[in-house]
Amino acid sequence: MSDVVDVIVGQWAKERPDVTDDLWPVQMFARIQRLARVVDKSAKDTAAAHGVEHGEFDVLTTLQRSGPPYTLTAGALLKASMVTSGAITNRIDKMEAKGLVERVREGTDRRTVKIRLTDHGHDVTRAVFADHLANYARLLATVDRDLVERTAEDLREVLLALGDTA
Amino acid sequence: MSDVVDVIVGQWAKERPDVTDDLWPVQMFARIQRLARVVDKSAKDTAAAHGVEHGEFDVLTTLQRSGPPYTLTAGALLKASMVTSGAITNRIDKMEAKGLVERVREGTDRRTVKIRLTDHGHDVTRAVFADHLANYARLLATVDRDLVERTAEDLREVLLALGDTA
DNA sequence: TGTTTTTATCTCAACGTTGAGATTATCAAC
DNA sequence: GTTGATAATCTCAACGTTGAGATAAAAACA
Repeated sequence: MSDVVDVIVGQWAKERPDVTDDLWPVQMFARIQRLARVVDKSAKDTAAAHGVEHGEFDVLTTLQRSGPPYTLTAGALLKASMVTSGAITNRIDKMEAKGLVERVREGTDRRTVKIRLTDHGHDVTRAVFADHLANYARLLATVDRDLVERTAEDLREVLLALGDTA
Repeated sequence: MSDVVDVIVGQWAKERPDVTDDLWPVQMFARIQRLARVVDKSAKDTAAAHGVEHGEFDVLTTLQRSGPPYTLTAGALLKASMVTSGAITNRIDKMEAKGLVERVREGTDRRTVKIRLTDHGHDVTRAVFADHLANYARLLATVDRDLVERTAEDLREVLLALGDTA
């Protein structure tokens, strides 16, 4: 059976037969892009239902899963989120105004700013994350679990081959 | 070997052992999200080198692969790009100013606006697409091709199971 | 024919991100 | 110690997208 990407590749093969041999990366990347769109939009809606932006949810979960004392520097959050410094500053500003996190300036290096999850931030994170996982499960309700796990393992190999290690 | 997502899942398992059983979708979705970020950023740079925005490149390729007469309605482009109507209007405005496409109002239905690739648009599309494919190949230079094709097929099954058909 | 509903596109303010530059602090070398 | 380089964060204008509403045409129905 054919999906949307098969159709796209078929169109290219017809219109640009000269590039047919170079389309194999498209088969993977286009599907990744498509799935990312669908999942991101869904995740955005889940977070929005709790009054939290997509990027803010990213910061919340990064802080919570980091464990006690639920504190990370702005720089660490920036790398984890794969966004620019301006985006992190903006996110922290708004999250601080909402009482989700607080900026802590302490320690020897006074350039660094530590971001700490507040008690309220913890509560919100737990609530949103629960909905988030339920949403993921709902999205995959019609998908064979073995397929999902197999795909996840293939994707890990791809990421490793690309040098995406911790 | 562990990738970044393995680390993330490990953190969750430690900090929130109660949700461990619900993390299997994260293994796939988080990797899709991560790969999408990397690939999108790279594709953006490729397009930018030709003075074209990421979204504009999307419109250009959609028009070219549609074949003669290289004309699609705004609505068709909107669906293909998975963005809102405002985004398409904005893209077409700028692309028309650059001479890449032209709006054609003809036919029986005067609500519809047809977007046609100009000769200049064709030239630019060919150039950017060539670089785009070369960039894809470069990205995957260190990745086993069988793995890529296997992953692409798994992803197709996932998309089909999610109902993503043409 | 006249009215209502639906469809296609455009408008525009609000929003988050980018990316270059500014600021301030630390580290390294002399 | 002073200088220069590096590092961490913040500032801010520009940019593309969103999403609700407006506009206008076509289709459906009375």
